[in-house]
Amino acid sequence: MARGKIQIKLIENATNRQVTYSKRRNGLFKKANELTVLCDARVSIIMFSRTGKLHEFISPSTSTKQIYDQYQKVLGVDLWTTQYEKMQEQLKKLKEVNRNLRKEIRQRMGDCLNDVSFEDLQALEQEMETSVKLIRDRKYRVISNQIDTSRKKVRNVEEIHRNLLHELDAIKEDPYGLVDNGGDYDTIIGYQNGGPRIFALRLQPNHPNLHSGGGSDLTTYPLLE
Amino acid sequence: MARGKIQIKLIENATNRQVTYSKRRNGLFKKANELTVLCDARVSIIMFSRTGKLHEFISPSTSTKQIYDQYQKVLGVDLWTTQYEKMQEQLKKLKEVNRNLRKEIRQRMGDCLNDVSFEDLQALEQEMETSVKLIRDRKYRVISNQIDTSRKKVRNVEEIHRNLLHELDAIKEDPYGLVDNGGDYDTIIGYQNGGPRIFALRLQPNHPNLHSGGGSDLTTYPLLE
DNA sequence: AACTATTTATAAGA
DNA sequence: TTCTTATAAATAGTT
Repeated sequence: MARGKIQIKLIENATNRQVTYSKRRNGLFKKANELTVLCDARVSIIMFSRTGKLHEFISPSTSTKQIYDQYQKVLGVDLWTTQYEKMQEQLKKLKEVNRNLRKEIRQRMGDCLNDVSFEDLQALEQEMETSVKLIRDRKYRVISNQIDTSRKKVRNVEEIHRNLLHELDAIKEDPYGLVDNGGDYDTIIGYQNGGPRIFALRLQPNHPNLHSGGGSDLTTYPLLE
Repeated sequence: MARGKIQIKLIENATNRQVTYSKRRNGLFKKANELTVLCDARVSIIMFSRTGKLHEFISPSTSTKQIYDQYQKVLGVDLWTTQYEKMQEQLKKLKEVNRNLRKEIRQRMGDCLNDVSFEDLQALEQEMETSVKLIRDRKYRVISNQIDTSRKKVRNVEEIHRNLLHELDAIKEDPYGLVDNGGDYDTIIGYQNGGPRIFALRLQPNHPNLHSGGGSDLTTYPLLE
């Protein structure tokens, strides 16, 4: 535009290009600022040079975030808000599902049954009976496994004991007689007290008075919301 | 810049301002475009007029979203990224809680008991027994309420019936005799079939074969993840 | 970064 | 809104 007209096409010379970029960028920002003042407009310019360098202009009266918020509001939906809103939507859904899960657990604990119909109560009762049978079965299997294991242990120890007795007999001729100390077997069933927590999560029922017995170590997890 | 210099300050005359806005906007966009071509830059301009009207320029090689994404990336965390990360954290926690809730429900259905200790099984069994009693109690209360209501209804209808008979007797003398049509009482207990879903949410146990009976309409909700 | 010849943008008027 | 045009502003090439 001075000292000769130029064609609007890529400037091949890197140095020239850089200089022109710098000059014209300033020009652009100056114009943007004038426009802001003259016409009371709000302008956001974001630009990246060929090398990825960021330059930004924003009207003094506003912020880039504000401009973009308004931009997406005017244009309807989409862009980055999609991501944000999707997450918010997902959060909402998860919370809802979560609430429902908690409700179901409470119902399974005999709580919050006020708006459950007779039929549904009937169905729930039967399901619970089935479940309790499954749990009892499992309990028996666990205990019988433990008993088996213990029996084997006992048999093992007895075997060792017998062997020791034989050895003892065999060395009765030994002038330095050894006396068996009558090995103290451990209790057969070794419960591990204070083991890992049973349930992933435990909800306190709404009427804790019904929850008698040793449930004092139940943990209530706070709802995330 | 022609026919007289102007001061860079708000143009008071609305028409003039509008004209200037339009002209200079075009100028700005033209310059932005030239810059794009000459220097292989990517430029995004978003502007709002005083009246809230949106105008946008974007280099042909890119998109507003792209520019904005890169803008965010370059500026680092900033602004909503914090928010974004918080949400992601929250989502993770919710999913975890959710998974645990589902696990607990499965355990209460006699499923997924493999790594539950004998003691915990014992505790669970007892809790289930208590719960089933609560559910049964509730069931009886619901049904007895329904029966009460029905009885009252029947009594009411009988009353009406008796009155009608009396009236009938009273007007026996009427030459145009009226015959009672012998009112058809509804069945005493009116189950509403296909009523509202019982449980907020229902999980399918891992071994659905154990879930015999009329549970065919159980719904499995997809896990959000 | 400064200079300046020239091109370009544009204010005011039509 | 668009066209015209005198003039201000921007800037390409040079120093």
